[in-house]
Amino acid sequence: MQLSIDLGSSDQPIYQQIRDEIVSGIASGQLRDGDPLPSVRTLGAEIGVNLHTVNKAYKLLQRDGFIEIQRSRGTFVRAGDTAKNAAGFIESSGRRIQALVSDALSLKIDRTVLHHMIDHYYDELEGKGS
Amino acid sequence: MQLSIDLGSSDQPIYQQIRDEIVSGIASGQLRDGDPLPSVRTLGAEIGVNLHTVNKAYKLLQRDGFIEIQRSRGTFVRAGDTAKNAAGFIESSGRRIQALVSDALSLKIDRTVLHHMIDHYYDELEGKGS
DNA sequence: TAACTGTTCTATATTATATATAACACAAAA
DNA sequence: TTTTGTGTTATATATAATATAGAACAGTTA
Repeated sequence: MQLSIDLGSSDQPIYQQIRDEIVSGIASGQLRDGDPLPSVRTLGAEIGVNLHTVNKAYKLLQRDGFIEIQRSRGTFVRAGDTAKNAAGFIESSGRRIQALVSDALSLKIDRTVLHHMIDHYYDELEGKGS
Repeated sequence: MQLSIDLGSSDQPIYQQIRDEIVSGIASGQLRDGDPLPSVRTLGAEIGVNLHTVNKAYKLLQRDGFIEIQRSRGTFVRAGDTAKNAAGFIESSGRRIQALVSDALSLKIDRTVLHHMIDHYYDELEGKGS
């Protein structure tokens, strides 16, 4: 699978953008369990970024359980059965979120407010699980 | 109105946290149109932060139209008729967002994916307006 | 006048980000 | 074995972002 990563349009650090795009790829089903990721050097060369920057992104993804890094062999997606259903989630949730954003924007509510509300419920639910 | 700002729990810069908390305050109705904000020195002293850091947050809020800065007089909330309805939005949207997060989390979908989807629709809708 | 606004300026310190180069340890293929 | 390709580690450097500090300025208000 071809990994396309756009840089520069965001004000976030490069390693974060890489990480987020790969997470999105997994969630959308473009990246599936077992798929190999490009090596840190290859991906770095492709997008014009240093190998350490890619490595930093990979470390974050490993920490969060999205990928598995095998020394000397490569890195592979670890999505379990998540990816299959995740694509459906994005498909089915698009309208929901669009409606939510429309309501918020009509009231001039900043996007960060929605981010915070989402984070709040994430923290709440993840807190119960630990 | 008493402004309570928590720092340290986030990995975001202080001036962003201040900015976001005030936006949330406006959206939730705790801060209403015309309400005076603490001076940069007062708020800085309250939360243990330099005056320039607070000033930076205020400048962002001014740029986005959330507050009005009057030289030598003070800064005041400019929420229009937004704040009234915004409180209702948060009240009514809580369950919606909670359900959305539950679905996402059950699929191990990262919160950044939701952030991105929200940003996507924000950009889409704001793009039409310009 | 005196006290309080935001503003501007200079200066410094720390951290985050990103790159550069080299070398290492290990696995797989030639 | 040799070569190539992994991730990894180490050191070094450069730049930008973040935050603080102190002083002074211009204007408003009591």
